[in-house]
Amino acid sequence: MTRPQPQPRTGRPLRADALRNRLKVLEAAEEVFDARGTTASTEEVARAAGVGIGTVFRHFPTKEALLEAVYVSRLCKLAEEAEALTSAEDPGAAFFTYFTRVVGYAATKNALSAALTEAGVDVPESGQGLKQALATLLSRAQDAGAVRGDVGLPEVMALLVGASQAAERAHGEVRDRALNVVFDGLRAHR
Amino acid sequence: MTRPQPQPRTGRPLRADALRNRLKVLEAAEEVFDARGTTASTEEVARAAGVGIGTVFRHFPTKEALLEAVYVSRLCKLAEEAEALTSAEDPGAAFFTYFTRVVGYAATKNALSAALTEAGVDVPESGQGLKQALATLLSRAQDAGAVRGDVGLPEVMALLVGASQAAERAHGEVRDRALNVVFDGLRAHR
DNA sequence: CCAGAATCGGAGTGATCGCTCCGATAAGTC
DNA sequence: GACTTATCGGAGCGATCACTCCGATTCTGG
Repeated sequence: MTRPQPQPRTGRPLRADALRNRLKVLEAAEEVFDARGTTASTEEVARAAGVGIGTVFRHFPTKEALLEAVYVSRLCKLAEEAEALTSAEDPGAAFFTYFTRVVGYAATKNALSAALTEAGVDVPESGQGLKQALATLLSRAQDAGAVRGDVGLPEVMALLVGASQAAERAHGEVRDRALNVVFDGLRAHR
Repeated sequence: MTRPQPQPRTGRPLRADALRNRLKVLEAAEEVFDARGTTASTEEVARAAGVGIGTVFRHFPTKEALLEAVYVSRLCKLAEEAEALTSAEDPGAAFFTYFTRVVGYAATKNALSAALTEAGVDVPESGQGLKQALATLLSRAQDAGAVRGDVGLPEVMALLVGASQAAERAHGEVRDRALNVVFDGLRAHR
């Protein structure tokens, strides 16, 4: 669905260099916010992108807008990945694979869990895409008997957010074992 | 153990007004950081405490020191609560009650989950107190067969941190159902 | 190739933050 | 009550941040 829009919704198409710089800024913003956290300065993003500060602020009139653009991009990628798994032959494995993958991303990318937590509240457009794809993944896994039927999408989102945030601090085996506890809780039993 | 030290470790005892102000600052800091997050300014804390900024900085030479003091105070209270439950007649219920209670606190108090995440890494003195009490709670619940034996303290800490952070966004029924999923995963089965 | 317009770059602005410094003030001692 | 001394209060400092403004630069249609 809603691709990570390369150009804004304006009427006129962007000039060639403008579009090039816009993409450079977005890419640099992802890297910087992942590495240094969302408190990194806009100037740092501009330096990483190899452009002036003015350029950053013309494309994204506010730091919040820049952050939201990064979030939207991330959520779109996650939504695509979820959609790609909806046609897997084993729905249960698809669900747990996706969960594990998202948590793995969050462990190294700082801005991802922030994006996820916002997805439940804000960013309606592309947050919905993720939600819908995840809902499909969940209900297929439930129909296959791999996930208990009495959990809903909101709970799964909450668990995903919590696991992603915890993964920023818990590494290696600890993270895997904690995730397995959650998975055992999600599996159908009794 | 290690009580939330009302005075610092200096040789001289504090003057009466100094100790009074120190407590006012600590109390105000807890409230402000819970309500506005840890990015709230030191001046806001001073205003809430009804003292000047200089007073805040004499007692806590750095904002980080002030935050750490709040964390230590919180962790001590949590450790006490855990210790109080170690002698309960039903070790399983004690463990899950404690888990639920901590997550409930975190849902309303912003600084708590931050304190928890730091407890695993930093703040060695009072973080150990919590860890030890939680370890007792866990092993007693495991001996009673209420919690599976193949989870360790680090995993439980990670789950506690993740659930607490998620609880800041997930409210009411969603939080309860997500927590129950984790609990089912923690219970012994098979 | 050229003119006009869109875009760029970064010095500068105002606000805020953590923190310092020192005259005013209040506590403790006799 | 007076003297000493620890403590208080808040104006001020330097650094940083998000954001603006405008001359220089680059693109694009003709």
